[in-house]
This record gives sequence, C-alpha cells and structure tokens, in this order.
Amino acid sequence: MAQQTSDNVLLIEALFDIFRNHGYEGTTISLLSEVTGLQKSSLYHHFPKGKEDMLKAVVNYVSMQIHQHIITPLLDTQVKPEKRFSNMITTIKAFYSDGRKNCLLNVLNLGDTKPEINKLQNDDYCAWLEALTQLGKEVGMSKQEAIEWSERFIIILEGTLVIQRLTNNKLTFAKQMEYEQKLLHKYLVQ
Amino acid sequence: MAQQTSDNVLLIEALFDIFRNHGYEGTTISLLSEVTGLQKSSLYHHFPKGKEDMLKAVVNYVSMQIHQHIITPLLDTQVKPEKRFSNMITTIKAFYSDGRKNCLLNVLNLGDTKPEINKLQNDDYCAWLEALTQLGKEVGMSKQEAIEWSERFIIILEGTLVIQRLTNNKLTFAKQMEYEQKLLHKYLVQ
DNA sequence: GACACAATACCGAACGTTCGTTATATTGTC
DNA sequence: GACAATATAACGAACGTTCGGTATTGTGTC
Repeated sequence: MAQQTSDNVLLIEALFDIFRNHGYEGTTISLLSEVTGLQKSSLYHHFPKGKEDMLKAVVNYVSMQIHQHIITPLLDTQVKPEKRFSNMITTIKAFYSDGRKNCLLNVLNLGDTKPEINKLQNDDYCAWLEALTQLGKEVGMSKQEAIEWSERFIIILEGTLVIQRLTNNKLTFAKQMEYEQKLLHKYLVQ
Repeated sequence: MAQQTSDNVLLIEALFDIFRNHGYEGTTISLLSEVTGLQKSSLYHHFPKGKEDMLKAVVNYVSMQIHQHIITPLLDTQVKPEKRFSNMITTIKAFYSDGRKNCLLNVLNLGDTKPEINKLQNDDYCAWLEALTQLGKEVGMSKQEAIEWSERFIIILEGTLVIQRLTNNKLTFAKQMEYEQKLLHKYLVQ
C-alpha cells in the first residue's frame, strides 16, 4: 500500500484526475506520465505492479477521503442535521468541481469490471447510504422513508454528473443540490 | 450513411451493445469482430472510415430509435398523458434491459469527447426534455414545474443506471421507475 | 434456365503505432 | 558509498488500419 507522504498525495491526486475523466481503459500510462511530470518508468517505481496498482491507490485514496470528509462528518451528532447536510453539499461541490469532474463510481464499473474495485466502491456507497439514512431519521423520516431518500439523493448526484457532462451547463449541479437542500428542509418543518 | 437493411440493423445492434458497455476507448475492433462474427477487415468493408464510423452509425441508429419509440409516442395527444408516460417507462425498461444495460449518453462523454457526437446526443436529450415538458404541462404542471420535473426524471434515469451497475441490484431500476409513475399520478389527482 | 460479369460481402495476413512493462543507467541525498 | 528517485532505451503484445484476394450475390443477355 502506498504511504501518505504529501508528495504522494499530489501524485495520487493527479492520477485520480485522469482516471475519473477517462476511465480505466481510456487512461494510458503515457497520459499519466504527462500529467504527473514523471517518466513512465518512474511511475513504475512508485507503483511496481503497474496500472492496476495505480488505480487501486487512487480508489483507496478516494475511499479514505470520502470517509474522512463526508461520512464521518455526516454522523457527528454534535452538529445540527441540516447543518451537516449542507456541509456535505459544500464538500461534494468541491469534490466534483461543481459538477465539472466525474465520479469514479460511474467510470470504473464499465466494461470488464474488476470485482475487488467494485466491492470496495460498493462498500463506500453503502456506508454513505447508511450515514444519510441516519440523518434522515434524525430529521423525522421513518426508516423506510430515510432509506429511499438516501438512495435517491445519491442517484440524483450521479445522474446530475452525467447530464452536466452532456449539456455542459454549469448550473445543473448547483440547481439539483439546492433542490435537495430544500427537500430536506421540508421534512424539518413538518 | 449506412442503409437500413435488416442485416445491417442486427450488425449495428451488436456494435451498440459493445459501445454502450465499454465506451469508445474501451471498445476494440477485435471485440467488435468477435461479437459480430465478422473478421476485422469485413467490418472495414461496412464502415470504411473505421471505428469512428462504427460509433457514428450506432449513435445515429440510437437517435432514430429514441425519436421513433420514445419521443414521437410521448407527443401523441390522442393517447392519455398517464398512458403515454407508462408506455415510455415500458419502452425504457426494454431499452436498458431493466437497468442491466448502460446508456450511451453516459459513456460517450468521457475522456476526449467528440464534439459532433456530443451535439447529436445533446439534441436528442433536449428533444426528450421538451416532449416530457409538454406532457407535464398537460397533466397540470406550470411551465417551470414541467421543465424541472422533466430534467429531474432523466437525471434519475441516468443516475439509476450508474448505481445499478455499482450494486448489481436488479430492483433499483424498476423501483425508481415505479416511483416516477406515482409522482406523475400525484399531479393528476391534484 | 444458362451463362458472363460486375458488384458486394467477406477473409487472412500484414502494416505502422501505441500499449503496458521491464532492464539498465544516471542523478540527487544522507 | 548506499539508496531512493528519476531517466533512457528497449521489449513483446495489442491496437486500429490496410491490402490482395476469395466467396457470394445480383443483373443483364442469350
């Protein structure tokens, strides 16, 4: 497993940016070499097992980021639920560059899916769902309502990213996220 | 432009199935050769300009299918709006094999997007939006409501496909489509 | 129907290029 | 001088593509 020196983080962020926008098969070592400023063989020094190693490092990195900056804050009951939710929206906006950047979840489950990657991503997705469901219940939803609301939120998130890439309308993402905020507030006032 | 003999349709359907699941860069001529049963050189007989030609044929084919089986029926005011909507859901379910098959819209706007393909797809998306908006107004939505409902429907559709690919839960798609049907009926009884 | 002949459909083998990867050499740092 | 980091050079394999040639089909003539 790659260790987390700050240089390494910069390197992985660069790889991440390519993988999320090109997918696994669309990402070439040459491209990664270009964007990192390292020669191809230098990349193999950091990731001896090659391309798949690079992908795994990225997926693990993103997984950590999600837990640290999204899921954990969502579960922090010392903060008001609506505040936690709006904090999450803010984090998400940054994470996806207001919808200009794609989601790894989407792009890595095309073609010949790698089971281990899929499992890791599915686990993260479930953890996110659970955290959201918890929050939903806190604002007064029934368990069933909360589950469906959570799933629908992430579906909207993923769908919005797809459509914004299609239309190039920078406002789509912001609009949908705003809509989700209002939707939560409706539950609050009930 | 490829003409529409029934053999050609079968050929293009086979190409379509690969492109939608592997994306442009993930699709190889060898794979297309395998799935069509034609040798690589034979594929070049049908599509002299190669891979890009094959993609264009597929995109055009899908565009025609969408207009013929989705958009045109949506605008047929001789049928009740709710019936037209549920017909569309049925068509969509078949088109995406209950969520097991992916959407070209998603997969072709990754990496180095081809402007002409993007434009064609964006036009289809807009046409679909307009048809849905029209239907929304028929069931009593305000223009603004109808526009937002349409956009949200397609976002849900795309998002659902992403999540179902992630979780492999065959019910996600059906559940979300059912939810959308209920949502429309709420407007009807108002 | 039989024949000639062009058009269409298909194939096997090879092309040059780029892929992911590796072996070897050079640099920088302690 | 040891060791990590980067670079140069090359590898076999797969990529998309092209070409020469063979079946198969369609068409006009007798």
